[in-house]
Amino acid sequence: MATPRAAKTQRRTRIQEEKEEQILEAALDVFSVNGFRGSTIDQIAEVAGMSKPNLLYYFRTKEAIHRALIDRVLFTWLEPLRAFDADGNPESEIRSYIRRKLEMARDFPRESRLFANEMLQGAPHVEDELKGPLKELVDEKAEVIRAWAKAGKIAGCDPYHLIFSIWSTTQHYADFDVQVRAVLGQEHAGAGRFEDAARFLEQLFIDGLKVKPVPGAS
Amino acid sequence: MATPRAAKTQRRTRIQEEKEEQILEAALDVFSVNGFRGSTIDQIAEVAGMSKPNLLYYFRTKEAIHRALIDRVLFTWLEPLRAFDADGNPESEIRSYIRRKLEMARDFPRESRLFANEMLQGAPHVEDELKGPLKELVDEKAEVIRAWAKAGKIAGCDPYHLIFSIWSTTQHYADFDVQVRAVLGQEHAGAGRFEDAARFLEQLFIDGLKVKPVPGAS
DNA sequence: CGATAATTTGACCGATTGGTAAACATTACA
DNA sequence: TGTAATGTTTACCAATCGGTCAAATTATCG
Repeated sequence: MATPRAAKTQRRTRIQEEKEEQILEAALDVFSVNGFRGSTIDQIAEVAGMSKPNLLYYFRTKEAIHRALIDRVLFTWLEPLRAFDADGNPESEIRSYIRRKLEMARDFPRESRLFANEMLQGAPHVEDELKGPLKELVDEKAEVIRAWAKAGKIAGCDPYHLIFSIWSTTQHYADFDVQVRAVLGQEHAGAGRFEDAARFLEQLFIDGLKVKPVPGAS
Repeated sequence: MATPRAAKTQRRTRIQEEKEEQILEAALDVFSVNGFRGSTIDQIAEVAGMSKPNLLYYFRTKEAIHRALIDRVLFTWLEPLRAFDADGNPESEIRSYIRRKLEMARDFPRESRLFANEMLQGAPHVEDELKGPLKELVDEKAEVIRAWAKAGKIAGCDPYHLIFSIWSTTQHYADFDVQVRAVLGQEHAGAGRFEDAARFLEQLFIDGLKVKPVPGAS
């Protein structure tokens, strides 16, 4: 995909690495805001600081840039969920999962928006990844959560919807950043809003998943 | 904006109402998936079943269609939050707010995606509405929630982040529908997923906001 | 009916789109 | 250093973009 057309040697040049990096960085800027259809090669080329034909020397088509970008970002994006540990303490695992996801929303908002755009459009470029690797990973972690519930370590709940709700609440601070800023106003829209969000979400999920005292129990 | 150019009479024709309705319906289809930049007048015209010049007879520009659509949808979209009642019982108010928002995600997913697209792009067309009417409404309801907390009716928490988390968790089922379906798989991706989501979210928010027994209290 | 206003259409415009061809410039390496 | 491979640019292409125009068609109403 990312191989220059004229390449006759298999090794990647220093220039190739640098330029491809520049392009993907610029593409992330553009795609994450405008989505695939709304983005143009010219935009990306301008942000990357090179001419359009030069960019097209490294990635043959607009789709190729997008695919390379998605591939690169997808792995990193799922890291926090992969780190979710079955042997750990449920409360601290959930707590740190929320924290990690929130940190990613803060530090990698473009990546979050890239996926959000893709989802809104019906995931035309990543449907296979969703039904394959993603589903498998979620299935695995859902089983962990279900086991915790069965063991009485957390309240019984649907593990899939629990995961969805952690995804949505944390990613919201990246994807809907403008709205959050607008509603919070000048005063609370600073960097501190992520700390406030973390505090609230941890409280919500930890207390919301505490095992409830059964009335009939001694 | 939505006035035909040739109009010399002020009254709206039956045909005008019908066609403008068709156009906005089609525009909702197209804009909600592709965003503003990614959508074309030709697409909208085709979905609306009319020629492009004919469409442009009713709405002069692409922006005019988009603005009319946003205006129309915005009011309806905030209805559930407006219905949030200070005099009601906190638990049932929160419960029914979640339910209403979830119903909207189920029944009006395109409207949800329209806004999501707009937010991802930095709200270039609705920033004023966010900082004005929306912020005021949220401020008002946040005060209600704060009063409930102060009165000991619910646990103390940041009301703004509570509202954000209800928005994000419910809208997730509209905006990330493909992902939800892919992860849940064939078995659980049916209509029942909204019931499951409702059950989970009510449990999460109700239990998560219960006043915690203070250890030192008798 | 007739006439006037409202609606619809096909042909068209300049700008932008994704992408190409080939000449030119630079780099790496024997 | 020479030369083959790699990298860059200018000029260009057909298709599509948002939008206009004038002519043709249809609806409205006295």
